[in-house]
Amino acid sequence: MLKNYNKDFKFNIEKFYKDYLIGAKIFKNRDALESSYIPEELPHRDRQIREIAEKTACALFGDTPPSFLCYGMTGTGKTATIRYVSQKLAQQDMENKPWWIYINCNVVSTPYRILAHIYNTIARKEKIPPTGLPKDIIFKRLLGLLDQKVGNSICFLVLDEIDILIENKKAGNEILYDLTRLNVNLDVCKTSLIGISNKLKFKENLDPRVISSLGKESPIIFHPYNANNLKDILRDRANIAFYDGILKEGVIELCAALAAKEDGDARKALQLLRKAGELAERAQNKTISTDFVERAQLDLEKDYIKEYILGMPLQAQIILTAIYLILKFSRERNIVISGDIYGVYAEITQIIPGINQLTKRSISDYVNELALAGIITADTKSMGFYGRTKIINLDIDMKIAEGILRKIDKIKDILNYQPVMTQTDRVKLRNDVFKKLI
DNA sequence: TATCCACAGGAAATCAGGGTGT
DNA sequence: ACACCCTGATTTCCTGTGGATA
Repeated sequence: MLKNYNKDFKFNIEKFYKDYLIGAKIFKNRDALESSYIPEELPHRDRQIREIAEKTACALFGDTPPSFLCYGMTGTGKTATIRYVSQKLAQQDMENKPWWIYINCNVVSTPYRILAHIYNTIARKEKIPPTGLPKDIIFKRLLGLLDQKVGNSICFLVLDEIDILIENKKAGNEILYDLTRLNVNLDVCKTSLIGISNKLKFKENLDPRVISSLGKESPIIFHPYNANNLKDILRDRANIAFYDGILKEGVIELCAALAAKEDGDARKALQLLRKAGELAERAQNKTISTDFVERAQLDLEKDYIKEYILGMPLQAQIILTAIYLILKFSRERNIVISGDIYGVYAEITQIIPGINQLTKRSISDYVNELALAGIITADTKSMGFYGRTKIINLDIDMKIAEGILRKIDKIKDILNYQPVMTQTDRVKLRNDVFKKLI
Protein backbone atom coordinates (compact mmCIF):
# COMPACT_ATOMS: atom_id res chain seq x y z
CA MET A 1 0.00 0.00 0.00
CA LEU A 2 1.21 3.47 -0.78
CA LYS A 3 1.98 5.80 2.03
CA ASN A 4 0.23 9.10 2.09
CA TYR A 5 3.13 11.49 2.03
CA ASN A 6 2.69 15.01 3.27
CA LYS A 7 3.17 17.21 0.26
CA ASP A 8 5.23 19.78 2.16
CA PHE A 9 7.86 17.20 2.94
CA LYS A 10 8.31 16.09 -0.61
CA PHE A 11 11.89 16.42 -1.72
CA ASN A 12 12.11 19.11 -4.37
CA ILE A 13 15.06 18.13 -6.46
CA GLU A 14 14.84 21.18 -8.73
CA LYS A 15 14.98 23.53 -5.79
CA PHE A 16 17.77 21.50 -4.27
CA TYR A 17 19.98 21.90 -7.32
CA LYS A 18 19.19 25.59 -7.51
CA ASP A 19 20.08 26.16 -3.87
CA TYR A 20 23.15 24.07 -4.31
CA LEU A 21 24.40 26.27 -7.11
CA ILE A 22 23.66 29.52 -5.33
CA GLY A 23 24.95 28.24 -2.00
CA ALA A 24 28.43 28.64 -0.69
CA LYS A 25 31.15 27.25 -2.86
CA ILE A 26 33.77 25.47 -0.87
CA PHE A 27 35.92 23.49 -3.26
CA LYS A 28 37.99 25.08 -5.94
CA ASN A 29 39.70 21.82 -6.85
CA ARG A 30 38.64 18.78 -4.90
CA ASP A 31 41.22 16.52 -6.51
CA ALA A 32 44.06 18.26 -4.72
CA LEU A 33 43.03 16.45 -1.57
CA GLU A 34 43.21 13.02 -3.16
CA SER A 35 46.24 11.02 -2.20
CA SER A 36 46.89 10.32 -5.87
CA TYR A 37 47.38 14.01 -6.59
CA ILE A 38 50.98 14.94 -7.36
CA PRO A 39 51.66 18.51 -6.25
CA GLU A 40 54.30 20.84 -7.65
CA GLU A 41 56.30 20.60 -4.47
CA LEU A 42 56.62 17.75 -2.02
CA PRO A 43 57.32 19.29 1.38
CA HIS A 44 59.77 17.48 3.68
CA ARG A 45 60.78 14.87 1.17
CA ASP A 46 63.94 16.53 -0.17
CA ARG A 47 66.28 13.82 0.98
CA GLN A 48 64.20 11.04 -0.54
CA ILE A 49 63.78 12.92 -3.79
CA ARG A 50 67.53 13.43 -4.00
CA GLU A 51 68.29 9.79 -3.24
CA ILE A 52 65.87 8.49 -5.82
CA ALA A 53 67.09 11.01 -8.38
CA GLU A 54 70.68 9.92 -7.78
CA LYS A 55 69.85 6.27 -8.22
CA THR A 56 67.84 6.78 -11.39
CA ALA A 57 69.81 9.56 -13.05
CA CYS A 58 72.03 7.22 -15.05
CA ALA A 59 68.97 6.52 -17.18
CA LEU A 60 69.77 9.86 -18.79
CA PHE A 61 72.80 8.24 -20.42
CA GLY A 62 70.86 5.11 -21.25
CA ASP A 63 72.54 3.11 -18.48
CA THR A 64 70.60 0.67 -16.33
CA PRO A 65 69.72 2.11 -12.94
CA PRO A 66 70.03 -0.26 -9.98
CA SER A 67 66.98 -1.87 -8.41
CA PHE A 68 66.15 -0.65 -4.93
CA LEU A 69 63.54 -0.60 -2.18
CA CYS A 70 61.54 2.13 -0.46
CA TYR A 71 60.32 1.64 3.08
CA GLY A 72 57.85 3.62 5.11
CA MET A 73 54.46 3.38 6.75
CA THR A 74 51.24 4.22 4.95
CA GLY A 75 50.86 7.86 4.10
CA THR A 76 54.54 8.78 4.25
CA GLY A 77 54.67 9.79 0.61
CA LYS A 78 56.47 6.83 -0.93
CA THR A 79 54.36 6.48 -4.01
CA ALA A 80 53.96 10.23 -4.46
CA THR A 81 57.72 10.76 -4.30
CA ILE A 82 58.42 8.08 -6.88
CA ARG A 83 55.80 9.51 -9.20
CA TYR A 84 57.19 12.98 -8.63
CA VAL A 85 60.71 11.95 -9.57
CA SER A 86 59.47 9.99 -12.57
CA GLN A 87 57.66 13.08 -13.86
CA LYS A 88 60.75 15.23 -13.45
CA LEU A 89 62.94 12.67 -15.12
CA ALA A 90 60.57 12.47 -18.06
CA GLN A 91 60.82 16.24 -18.48
CA GLN A 92 64.56 16.06 -19.07
CA ASP A 93 65.97 16.26 -22.53
CA MET A 94 66.86 12.77 -23.61
CA GLU A 95 66.64 10.59 -26.65
CA ASN A 96 64.59 7.71 -25.33
CA LYS A 97 62.24 8.51 -22.52
CA PRO A 98 62.11 5.77 -19.93
CA TRP A 99 58.91 3.81 -19.33
CA TRP A 100 57.36 3.69 -15.87
CA ILE A 101 55.03 0.87 -15.09
CA TYR A 102 53.18 0.97 -11.79
CA ILE A 103 51.94 -2.22 -10.28
CA ASN A 104 49.94 -2.15 -7.09
CA CYS A 105 50.50 -5.64 -5.75
CA ASN A 106 47.38 -5.30 -3.68
CA VAL A 107 45.33 -5.15 -6.86
CA VAL A 108 47.51 -7.06 -9.28
CA SER A 109 48.34 -9.79 -6.84
CA THR A 110 49.46 -12.91 -8.67
CA PRO A 111 52.53 -13.74 -10.76
CA TYR A 112 50.50 -14.30 -13.89
CA ARG A 113 48.64 -11.03 -13.52
CA ILE A 114 51.81 -9.04 -12.90
CA LEU A 115 53.35 -10.28 -16.12
CA ALA A 116 50.09 -9.73 -17.96
CA HIS A 117 49.73 -6.25 -16.50
CA ILE A 118 53.20 -5.22 -17.64
CA TYR A 119 52.54 -6.64 -21.06
CA ASN A 120 49.16 -5.01 -21.44
CA THR A 121 50.28 -1.54 -20.36
CA ILE A 122 53.07 -1.58 -22.92
CA ALA A 123 51.17 -3.23 -25.72
CA ARG A 124 48.00 -1.12 -25.39
CA LYS A 125 46.15 -3.23 -27.92
CA GLU A 126 46.46 -6.98 -28.41
CA LYS A 127 46.06 -7.74 -24.73
CA ILE A 128 46.97 -10.87 -22.88
CA PRO A 129 43.83 -12.58 -21.54
CA PRO A 130 43.22 -12.40 -17.79
CA THR A 131 43.83 -16.12 -17.39
CA GLY A 132 44.36 -19.30 -19.32
CA LEU A 133 47.89 -19.20 -20.62
CA PRO A 134 50.98 -20.79 -19.05
CA LYS A 135 53.25 -18.34 -17.25
CA ASP A 136 56.41 -19.13 -19.20
CA ILE A 137 54.64 -18.34 -22.45
CA ILE A 138 53.69 -14.91 -21.12
CA PHE A 139 57.23 -14.40 -19.92
CA LYS A 140 58.64 -15.08 -23.36
CA ARG A 141 56.05 -12.90 -25.04
CA LEU A 142 56.86 -10.12 -22.60
CA LEU A 143 60.57 -10.34 -23.39
CA GLY A 144 59.85 -9.97 -27.07
CA LEU A 145 57.55 -7.04 -26.49
CA LEU A 146 60.01 -5.20 -24.25
CA ASP A 147 62.80 -5.44 -26.79
CA GLN A 148 60.52 -4.41 -29.58
CA LYS A 149 58.50 -1.60 -28.00
CA VAL A 150 60.73 -0.19 -25.29
CA GLY A 151 63.74 -0.65 -27.49
CA ASN A 152 67.02 0.59 -26.11
CA SER A 153 65.57 2.68 -23.33
CA ILE A 154 64.84 1.87 -19.69
CA CYS A 155 61.71 0.35 -18.24
CA PHE A 156 61.11 1.03 -14.56
CA LEU A 157 58.88 -1.49 -12.84
CA VAL A 158 57.46 -0.01 -9.68
CA LEU A 159 56.00 -2.64 -7.37
CA ASP A 160 53.83 -0.88 -4.83
CA GLU A 161 52.89 -2.77 -1.67
CA ILE A 162 55.42 -5.40 -2.58
CA ASP A 163 55.10 -6.95 0.90
CA ILE A 164 51.67 -8.29 -0.04
CA LEU A 165 53.28 -10.28 -2.82
CA ILE A 166 55.56 -12.01 -0.37
CA GLU A 167 52.70 -13.10 1.86
CA ASN A 168 52.56 -16.00 -0.51
CA LYS A 169 56.20 -16.79 0.02
CA LYS A 170 56.76 -19.23 -2.79
CA ALA A 171 54.86 -17.62 -5.63
CA GLY A 172 55.90 -14.12 -4.57
CA ASN A 173 59.60 -14.89 -4.58
CA GLU A 174 59.31 -16.70 -7.86
CA ILE A 175 57.82 -13.75 -9.71
CA LEU A 176 60.27 -11.33 -8.12
CA TYR A 177 63.12 -13.56 -9.16
CA ASP A 178 61.73 -13.70 -12.68
CA LEU A 179 61.47 -9.92 -12.79
CA THR A 180 65.01 -9.40 -11.55
CA ARG A 181 66.18 -11.75 -14.25
CA LEU A 182 64.45 -9.90 -17.04
CA ASN A 183 67.65 -8.03 -17.93
CA VAL A 184 69.60 -11.23 -18.46
CA ASN A 185 67.18 -12.33 -21.13
CA LEU A 186 66.70 -9.01 -22.85
CA ASP A 187 68.75 -7.94 -25.84
CA VAL A 188 68.36 -4.16 -26.05
CA CYS A 189 65.84 -3.02 -23.45
CA LYS A 190 66.86 -2.67 -19.79
CA THR A 191 64.63 -2.93 -16.75
CA SER A 192 64.96 -1.70 -13.22
CA LEU A 193 62.85 -2.72 -10.23
CA ILE A 194 61.61 -0.37 -7.54
CA GLY A 195 59.90 -2.04 -4.60
CA ILE A 196 57.72 -0.09 -2.22
CA SER A 197 56.89 -1.64 1.11
CA ASN A 198 54.99 -0.68 4.23
CA LYS A 199 56.73 -3.23 6.36
CA LEU A 200 60.35 -3.00 7.30
CA LYS A 201 60.73 -6.65 8.09
CA PHE A 202 59.31 -7.95 4.86
CA LYS A 203 62.86 -8.56 3.69
CA GLU A 204 63.02 -11.51 6.09
CA ASN A 205 60.78 -13.51 3.79
CA LEU A 206 62.69 -12.60 0.67
CA ASP A 207 64.59 -15.26 -1.21
CA PRO A 208 68.37 -14.68 -1.07
CA ARG A 209 68.48 -14.66 -4.86
CA VAL A 210 66.01 -11.80 -4.91
CA ILE A 211 67.79 -9.88 -2.15
CA SER A 212 71.03 -10.07 -4.08
CA SER A 213 69.59 -7.90 -6.80
CA LEU A 214 66.82 -5.93 -5.11
CA GLY A 215 68.51 -5.37 -1.78
CA LYS A 216 72.01 -4.50 -2.91
CA GLU A 217 71.35 -0.78 -2.91
CA SER A 218 70.69 0.91 0.38
CA PRO A 219 66.94 1.29 0.78
CA ILE A 220 65.26 4.65 0.91
CA ILE A 221 63.53 5.24 4.20
CA PHE A 222 60.43 7.39 4.54
CA HIS A 223 59.97 8.53 8.12
CA PRO A 224 56.49 9.40 9.36
CA TYR A 225 55.55 13.04 9.12
CA ASN A 226 55.22 14.94 12.36
CA ALA A 227 52.40 17.38 13.05
CA ASN A 228 54.38 20.33 11.70
CA ASN A 229 55.26 18.50 8.49
CA LEU A 230 51.63 17.62 8.02
CA LYS A 231 50.61 21.22 8.52
CA ASP A 232 52.87 22.28 5.66
CA ILE A 233 51.48 19.61 3.39
CA LEU A 234 47.90 20.46 4.26
CA ARG A 235 48.42 24.18 3.79
CA ASP A 236 49.82 23.65 0.30
CA ARG A 237 46.96 21.41 -0.71
CA ALA A 238 44.30 23.53 0.94
CA ASN A 239 45.41 26.51 -1.10
CA ILE A 240 44.69 24.58 -4.26
CA ALA A 241 41.59 22.81 -3.06
CA PHE A 242 39.60 25.55 -1.34
CA TYR A 243 38.60 29.10 -2.12
CA ASP A 244 40.26 31.79 -0.02
CA GLY A 245 38.97 32.35 3.45
CA ILE A 246 37.04 29.12 3.64
CA LEU A 247 39.18 27.53 6.32
CA LYS A 248 38.70 28.78 9.82
CA GLU A 249 41.43 29.11 12.39
CA GLY A 250 42.77 25.83 13.71
CA VAL A 251 41.32 23.52 11.08
CA ILE A 252 44.62 22.59 9.51
CA GLU A 253 46.24 22.30 12.90
CA LEU A 254 43.56 19.89 14.08
CA CYS A 255 43.76 17.73 10.99
CA ALA A 256 47.52 17.59 11.31
CA ALA A 257 47.38 16.75 15.00
CA LEU A 258 44.85 13.98 14.52
CA ALA A 259 46.79 12.42 11.66
CA ALA A 260 50.09 12.78 13.48
CA LYS A 261 48.66 10.53 16.14
CA GLU A 262 48.00 7.91 13.48
CA ASP A 263 51.67 7.41 12.68
CA GLY A 264 51.93 10.62 10.69
CA ASP A 265 49.69 9.39 7.92
CA ALA A 266 49.38 12.16 5.35
CA ARG A 267 46.65 10.32 3.53
CA LYS A 268 44.60 10.38 6.70
CA ALA A 269 45.24 14.09 7.14
CA LEU A 270 44.05 14.82 3.62
CA GLN A 271 41.00 12.62 4.03
CA LEU A 272 40.04 14.49 7.18
CA LEU A 273 40.33 17.83 5.46
CA ARG A 274 38.35 16.69 2.46
CA LYS A 275 35.61 15.08 4.52
CA ALA A 276 35.36 18.21 6.66
CA GLY A 277 34.95 20.22 3.49
CA GLU A 278 32.27 17.90 2.20
CA LEU A 279 30.35 18.08 5.46
CA ALA A 280 30.50 21.86 5.40
CA GLU A 281 29.36 21.85 1.81
CA ARG A 282 26.44 19.58 2.57
CA ALA A 283 25.46 21.81 5.48
CA GLN A 284 25.59 24.74 3.02
CA ASN A 285 28.11 26.36 5.28
CA LYS A 286 30.35 29.13 4.03
CA THR A 287 33.36 28.15 6.09
CA ILE A 288 34.94 25.05 7.55
CA SER A 289 35.36 25.09 11.30
CA THR A 290 37.04 22.60 13.59
CA ASP A 291 33.63 21.16 14.42
CA PHE A 292 33.49 19.76 10.94
CA VAL A 293 36.90 18.14 11.38
CA GLU A 294 35.74 16.39 14.49
CA ARG A 295 32.64 15.16 12.76
CA ALA A 296 34.74 14.13 9.79
CA GLN A 297 36.85 11.92 11.96
CA LEU A 298 33.85 10.10 13.40
CA ASP A 299 32.37 9.75 9.93
CA LEU A 300 35.53 8.38 8.40
CA GLU A 301 35.84 5.78 11.10
CA LYS A 302 32.22 4.71 10.76
CA ASP A 303 32.44 4.62 6.99
CA TYR A 304 35.52 2.51 7.13
CA ILE A 305 34.03 -0.07 9.48
CA LYS A 306 30.78 -0.21 7.57
CA GLU A 307 32.41 -0.58 4.20
CA TYR A 308 34.83 -3.13 5.48
CA ILE A 309 32.16 -5.34 7.02
CA LEU A 310 29.80 -5.07 4.08
CA GLY A 311 32.69 -5.90 1.77
CA MET A 312 33.70 -9.03 3.63
CA PRO A 313 32.84 -12.49 2.33
CA LEU A 314 29.54 -13.79 3.62
CA GLN A 315 31.28 -16.42 5.74
CA ALA A 316 33.21 -13.73 7.58
CA GLN A 317 30.01 -11.80 8.11
CA ILE A 318 28.40 -14.88 9.60
CA ILE A 319 31.31 -15.32 11.96
CA LEU A 320 30.95 -11.74 13.08
CA THR A 321 27.25 -12.41 13.60
CA ALA A 322 28.13 -15.39 15.78
CA ILE A 323 30.28 -13.15 17.97
CA TYR A 324 27.50 -10.59 18.11
CA LEU A 325 24.91 -13.17 19.14
CA ILE A 326 27.10 -14.60 21.87
CA LEU A 327 27.64 -11.17 23.35
CA LYS A 328 23.96 -10.38 23.06
CA PHE A 329 22.59 -13.50 24.65
CA SER A 330 25.10 -14.97 27.03
CA ARG A 331 24.55 -13.91 30.57
CA GLU A 332 28.18 -13.13 31.09
CA ARG A 333 28.41 -10.54 28.40
CA ASN A 334 32.06 -9.89 28.13
CA ILE A 335 33.87 -13.05 27.19
CA VAL A 336 33.90 -14.88 23.88
CA ILE A 337 36.32 -17.65 23.06
CA SER A 338 37.06 -19.36 19.76
CA GLY A 339 35.34 -22.61 20.72
CA ASP A 340 32.09 -20.79 21.37
CA ILE A 341 32.33 -18.94 18.11
CA TYR A 342 32.63 -22.17 16.24
CA GLY A 343 29.68 -23.66 18.10
CA VAL A 344 27.37 -20.76 17.43
CA TYR A 345 28.65 -20.41 13.88
CA ALA A 346 27.81 -24.06 13.26
CA GLU A 347 24.33 -23.44 14.60
CA ILE A 348 23.52 -20.47 12.44
CA THR A 349 24.88 -22.00 9.25
CA GLN A 350 22.13 -24.58 9.72
CA ILE A 351 19.48 -21.88 9.82
CA ILE A 352 20.60 -19.77 6.89
CA PRO A 353 19.68 -21.53 3.66
CA GLY A 354 22.33 -22.25 1.10
CA ILE A 355 25.33 -21.83 3.34
CA ASN A 356 27.89 -24.54 3.79
CA GLN A 357 29.71 -24.90 7.03
CA LEU A 358 33.45 -24.29 7.06
CA THR A 359 36.08 -26.04 9.10
CA LYS A 360 37.59 -24.68 12.28
CA ARG A 361 40.79 -24.01 10.43
CA SER A 362 39.14 -21.56 8.07
CA ILE A 363 37.27 -19.85 10.85
CA SER A 364 40.49 -19.30 12.70
CA ASP A 365 41.74 -17.39 9.67
CA TYR A 366 38.62 -15.27 9.45
CA VAL A 367 38.81 -14.41 13.12
CA ASN A 368 42.36 -13.24 12.59
CA GLU A 369 41.24 -11.09 9.70
CA LEU A 370 38.53 -9.47 11.75
CA ALA A 371 41.10 -8.71 14.41
CA LEU A 372 43.50 -7.27 11.88
CA ALA A 373 40.79 -4.94 10.62
CA GLY A 374 40.21 -3.70 14.14
CA ILE A 375 36.64 -4.94 14.34
CA ILE A 376 37.40 -7.35 17.13
CA THR A 377 40.34 -7.91 19.44
CA ALA A 378 41.65 -11.44 19.73
CA ASP A 379 44.37 -12.29 22.20
CA THR A 380 45.63 -15.82 22.47
CA LYS A 381 45.71 -16.82 26.06
CA SER A 382 46.81 -20.04 27.65
CA MET A 383 44.46 -21.32 30.29
CA GLY A 384 46.79 -24.05 31.42
CA PHE A 385 44.74 -27.12 32.09
CA TYR A 386 41.81 -25.51 30.30
CA GLY A 387 43.78 -25.35 27.10
CA ARG A 388 44.72 -22.51 24.85
CA THR A 389 42.27 -20.22 23.19
CA LYS A 390 41.62 -16.74 21.99
CA ILE A 391 39.81 -14.21 24.09
CA ILE A 392 37.69 -12.22 21.72
CA ASN A 393 35.98 -8.90 22.17
CA LEU A 394 33.96 -6.79 19.84
CA ASP A 395 35.88 -3.60 19.23
CA ILE A 396 32.96 -1.68 17.82
CA ASP A 397 29.73 -0.63 19.43
CA MET A 398 27.05 -3.34 19.60
CA LYS A 399 24.47 -0.96 18.18
CA ILE A 400 26.69 -0.06 15.24
CA ALA A 401 27.44 -3.72 14.63
CA GLU A 402 23.75 -4.54 14.64
CA GLY A 403 22.98 -1.70 12.26
CA ILE A 404 25.53 -2.92 9.77
CA LEU A 405 24.62 -6.59 10.02
CA ARG A 406 21.00 -5.68 9.47
CA LYS A 407 21.93 -4.52 5.99
CA ILE A 408 23.00 -8.00 4.98
CA ASP A 409 20.13 -9.93 3.44
CA LYS A 410 20.99 -13.40 4.59
CA ILE A 411 21.80 -12.23 8.09
CA LYS A 412 19.21 -9.61 8.94
CA ASP A 413 16.61 -12.16 10.00
CA ILE A 414 18.68 -14.03 12.53
CA LEU A 415 19.86 -11.16 14.67
CA ASN A 416 17.32 -12.06 17.31
CA TYR A 417 18.04 -15.75 17.21
CA GLN A 418 19.20 -16.98 20.56
CA PRO A 419 21.81 -19.66 20.02
CA VAL A 420 21.16 -22.91 21.85
CA MET A 421 24.71 -22.75 23.07
CA THR A 422 24.12 -19.65 25.10
CA GLN A 423 21.03 -21.21 26.62
CA THR A 424 22.96 -24.14 28.00
CA ASP A 425 25.24 -23.49 30.89
CA ARG A 426 28.25 -24.36 28.85
CA VAL A 427 29.12 -20.82 27.90
CA LYS A 428 28.41 -19.55 31.37
CA LEU A 429 30.47 -22.30 32.94
CA ARG A 430 33.40 -21.60 30.73
CA ASN A 431 33.11 -17.93 31.28
CA ASP A 432 33.26 -18.48 35.04
CA VAL A 433 36.43 -20.47 34.70
CA PHE A 434 38.05 -18.00 32.36
CA LYS A 435 37.03 -15.02 34.38
CA LYS A 436 38.88 -16.41 37.34
CA LEU A 437 41.98 -16.96 35.25
CA ILE A 438 42.17 -13.73 33.35
C1' DT B 1 57.66 -32.71 36.83
C1' DA B 2 55.01 -35.03 33.39
C1' DT B 3 50.64 -34.56 31.54
C1' DC B 4 47.23 -32.86 28.85
C1' DC B 5 43.67 -29.43 27.37
C1' DA B 6 41.80 -26.79 23.43
C1' DC B 7 43.04 -24.76 20.56
C1' DA B 8 46.77 -21.91 16.94
C1' DG B 9 48.46 -21.79 12.73
C1' DG B 10 51.98 -23.61 8.78
C1' DA B 11 52.19 -26.41 4.45
C1' DA B 12 50.46 -28.88 0.92
C1' DA B 13 46.53 -30.82 -1.43
C1' DT B 14 42.07 -30.33 -3.41
C1' DC B 15 38.17 -28.25 -5.72
C1' DA B 16 35.45 -25.32 -8.60
C1' DG B 17 35.31 -21.80 -11.85
C1' DG B 18 37.36 -18.92 -14.92
C1' DG B 19 40.14 -19.37 -19.20
C1' DT B 20 43.58 -21.09 -23.26
C1' DG B 21 45.25 -23.00 -27.94
C1' DT B 22 44.74 -26.91 -31.00
C1' DA C 1 36.22 -31.82 -27.44
C1' DC C 2 40.46 -32.05 -25.10
C1' DA C 3 44.38 -31.39 -22.30
C1' DC C 4 46.08 -28.00 -19.81
C1' DC C 5 46.64 -23.36 -17.20
C1' DC C 6 45.79 -19.88 -13.27
C1' DT C 7 43.29 -18.39 -9.10
C1' DG C 8 41.01 -18.13 -4.77
C1' DA C 9 38.79 -20.49 -1.26
C1' DT C 10 38.81 -24.26 1.49
C1' DT C 11 40.25 -28.83 3.50
C1' DT C 12 43.41 -32.09 5.22
C1' DC C 13 47.16 -33.12 7.84
C1' DC C 14 49.98 -31.78 10.90
C1' DT C 15 53.11 -29.96 14.68
C1' DG C 16 53.36 -26.64 18.46
C1' DT C 17 52.24 -24.67 22.94
C1' DG C 18 51.64 -22.20 28.12
C1' DG C 19 50.66 -23.34 32.28
C1' DA C 20 47.12 -25.43 35.81
C1' DT C 21 46.63 -29.90 37.49
C1' DA C 22 47.50 -34.59 39.30
